[in-house]
Formats: sequence, C-alpha cells, structure tokens
Amino acid sequence: MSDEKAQRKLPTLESLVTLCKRRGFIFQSSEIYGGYAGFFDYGPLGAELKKNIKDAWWRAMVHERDEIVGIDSTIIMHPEIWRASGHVEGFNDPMVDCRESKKRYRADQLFFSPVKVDGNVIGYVSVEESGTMQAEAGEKANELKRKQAVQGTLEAIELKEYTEASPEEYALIPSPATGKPGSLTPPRQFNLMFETQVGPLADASSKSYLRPETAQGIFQNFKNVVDTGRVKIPFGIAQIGKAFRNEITPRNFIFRSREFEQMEIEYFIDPDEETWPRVYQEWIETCKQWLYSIGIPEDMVGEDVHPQEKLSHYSKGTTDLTFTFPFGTQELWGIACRGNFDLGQHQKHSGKSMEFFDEARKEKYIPHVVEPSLGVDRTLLAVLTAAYCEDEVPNDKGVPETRTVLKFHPSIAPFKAAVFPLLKNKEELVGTARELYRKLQRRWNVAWDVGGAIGRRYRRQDEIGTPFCITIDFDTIEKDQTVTIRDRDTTEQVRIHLDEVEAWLSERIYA
RNA sequence: GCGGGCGUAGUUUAAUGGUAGAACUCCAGCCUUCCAAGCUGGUCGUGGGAGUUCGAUUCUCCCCGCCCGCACCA
Repeated sequence: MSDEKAQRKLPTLESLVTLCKRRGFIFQSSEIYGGYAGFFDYGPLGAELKKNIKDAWWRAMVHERDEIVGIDSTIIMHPEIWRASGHVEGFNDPMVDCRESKKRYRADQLFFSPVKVDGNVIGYVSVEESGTMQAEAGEKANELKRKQAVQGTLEAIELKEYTEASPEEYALIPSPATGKPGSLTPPRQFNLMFETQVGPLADASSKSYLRPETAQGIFQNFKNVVDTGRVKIPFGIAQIGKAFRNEITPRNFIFRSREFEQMEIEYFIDPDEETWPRVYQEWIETCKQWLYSIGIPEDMVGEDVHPQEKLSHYSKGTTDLTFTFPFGTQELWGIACRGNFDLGQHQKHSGKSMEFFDEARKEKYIPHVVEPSLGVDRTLLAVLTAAYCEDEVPNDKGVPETRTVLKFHPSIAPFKAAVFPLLKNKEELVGTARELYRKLQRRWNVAWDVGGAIGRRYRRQDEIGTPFCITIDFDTIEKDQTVTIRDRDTTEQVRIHLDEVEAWLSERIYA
C-alpha cells in the first residue's frame, strides 16, 4: 500500500483547474465580471459529475438502507435555530492581530494581566491559552520587574481574557510573540454566517441567516419525521443541500468555498454508553467503503482521529476521513458523535419535546446522534484528483505522445459511453451510429462525435473521462453487425455485436 | 486579514508609448477504413476603472482576481 502511494503521481492543482476550465467541468463564478473569490460554477460536464456523485450517495445511504430516510429542508430557517445550535455565538469569534509579528489570535484564547508591584502597575503581560499559562505569565511578570529594576513585592497575576480588556489597555498589552506593547489590534468580529433579511423591511427583527450547515434542517424536522415516517431507533435522516460560510480565506479551488454543498446524515441512536462506539465505528467503515465504491483508491484515504482534548464539550468522538489532495492531506468526511447536544438545545430553545418513545425499552429519551458529514465539492475534487492521469500513447506514426485521461469510475463518469461513426462522410456509418446512439441515450448520458479523425475523438473522450467509445465501421454495416468498443484506460478494443452493446455496457457501468 | 509574486485568445506564449503576432485548441468545409494526420477558411485576447499623454496593453494610482507563505477553518 505504501509502495503504491509512493508511486502515485498527484496532479498539480493547476493542471486540474486548467482541465476543468478547458473541458467545461468548473468555471470561476462571475468570470465576465472579473470573478468572485470563493464561488464556483459547474459547467456541463461538472454538473453531470456532481449529480452522479450525489445520486450514488443517495442510492447507497437512503435507497439501499431500510432505516434511513431523506429530507430536503430550506436554506433560510428561523434565526432562533442558529442561536440554539451555537452558531450565532460560535461563528462570531473575535480575532486579534499582532501588527508586528503578523500573528493572529482568537481573543478568547489570549489572556493578559497587569503586573503590580506594591499596588503600582508597572506593565502588562500576555499569554496564549494553555495549561501552563499561569506559570508562564508569572515568569514574564518577574522578568518585567527585573528589567525595570523595580523593588518591592510582585502581586499575584490574575489572568483575564483579552476580550475583557479596556480600550486604554489595548495599547499597553504586549503581544505574546514580540513582548512589545502596542502591536495588538482591538478584538475584531469575524462573522462566518451570511446574513440576510426576511421580508422587505430591513431592521433588526428581520435579520436571518443562510444556513452554514444542512444538519440543523434535519434536527429541526426530527419530530416531523418521527411522527410521520414510521421510524424506530436506530434510524437516520439524510439530506443533500447547499450551505454557506463566509470563509476568511477561501482557497484551494473548490476545496474551501463560500457556497458549497453538503451530504449529511444524522443517525439517531440509543443513548446508552454501549451503542455509540459500535455505531461510530460502523459509520467510519461505511463511509470509507462508499468512497472506494466511487473509485477513490484506498491508499489516498486516511483517518484523523481527533484527540480527546480537542473535542467540543458535547462530542464523544470525531474522526475525519482524509484525502491526499494536490495541496496536502485534508479533511474530506467528518464523522462525529454529537451526543444529544443538538436535539437537547432545540428542546430547550423551542420548548418542544425532542424525546423519542422507545417501544422496546418502554421509556422516553432524547436520542443520541452520529453525524457523518461530507462535502459534495470536496468529494468531486477528490474524484478528479484520483482520476487525473497522464500517460504516453503512440500516435499513428508510432511516436509516443502524452495523453491526459480522467479515469473515473464508470458509475460517476459524466458520459458513460461515446458513439462514433468511423467516417462522417459515409451516410450508412452515420445512420447506423445514430441509431445506436439514440438507443443508448434512453438509458444513459452518451456522447456523440463525428468531428475529425477517430484518434482525436478518442483523446477528447479520454480527457473528459468517458470510459467506453463505440465505433461503427464498415464491418458493422457490410459484414457482421459488430462494433468496436475501445477501453479508455487500456486503449484496447473488443468487437461485439451491435445488439449486445447495451448489456455489455450495463455490466461494466454497474460493476 | 497581513506579506510576496502574478494578470496578453480556451491553453501556451511573442511584441510595442503609434494597426497586438503565433502555435495548439475550437468551429465550418474537403479529405480520411481506428488513436490529437493533412488541406482550406473562420471565431476569439491586453482583468476593470481613473490619471499622465495628441495617443496607454506598455508609465502612475485604485479596485478585482489568481498563486505562494502566515493566520483562520465552529
């Protein structure tokens, strides 16, 4: 496995961006107006690919499972939902910049204290939040006293959050990085939720938000699904939809954008302590298997288990499935055990019971939840990264030429097959090819190409990841009704009878 | 948000204070019996805005976007 990984040649991000533009997968949004950072549009092929990924997920997670149902909730929801979920608070981290060291701190993780000697303030110290920050601050205070050669008794350091500093103190508090006062900015708000207003009057009471995650649409409908969906614990609710985050720095193409699409499941389970670890592990495995099923190689997928101390207070465990992107190994799929935090919060804020009556146990409880959360755009980028391949194929003169191929799994390829008449100026070839094309089109998205030499058409299809190219030649119409089917990855051809094409494709597309 | 670099057609690139040129791609036609062949023709460009100038793609400023690093990522 590690050998395979070492040999795998990752494409550069640039080569992916260029190909996506050239072949109509992904365009920068608002390009004719100079672009708009953090927003991307999907072109004809990208839209197909994205839809195929979503369909594959929905089929595997909803249709092929008895205990998961789907919903489709609104993007704009009651603003109280975001207070209950913690996003109004948590998405509003005040940040502090150090002008000198160019470092940035979260204001609630930066602490300061005046240094007092015999009741006189001789200066300030600051430290970053840590287990040893009290001792650290004490040392810095001692040093300050020594430097200033002040005599007297150093008073106890009382650390306070930087957010509690007064405007006058901002100028006196040193940066932890430089130790010099006056280089820190006041705390500034970074609101990561997009705001909007509902109704034509823009005032405080009309303020609303574009959802920063689809999950709350699920929690918010928990009672509705329980009351109407004939579900029993354990069961899941799935949703695919757009979400919006005002990222400070959108980067890495579609990896982190401001408008993106999520595929999320909230999987509701028994709150006892035995259930969640088992379900959690099952989900990690299920998610991995699904990634493999759409053609993502096992050696490009990793696990990042969050250490206990980094978990939020309500979380019992979080594991990220990671992927080796051109810009590094990054989070793809987050699987989190969120306990009953979300439903509990909504019960508290809405005043409506979120309890579930468990027939088997004859008791009521707020279910706990395991949340596998996956980004559609990130998955698409992972698929592109894994599929991109440059190899060498001899041209008609036998000279090797570079060939760019997207080796998509047939089930998600934008076109499942392409149909060509060998020559476009022979009516019989074109007519027969057209018939086959029409027939296959009823079942799949199929490409049609008559332009230029046959080799060019093959290469074009290679670049957009069409797994099979079917060519109608003179044998088809004059001899035995056979066609050639050329394989994208090997460039090898087989001849099969015209009537067998559909079954032949079907076997390989759904394999 | 900070620092650095960059911005000429879809792509790669040339040139200039005075008509922006090419190759490949793409489109059309001819030709072509299986891997980007050939011939003919065609479309498409100086990121946007101000300023200096008789004249700016070129010089200056602002904005936008992209890339790299830092920071951020509930």
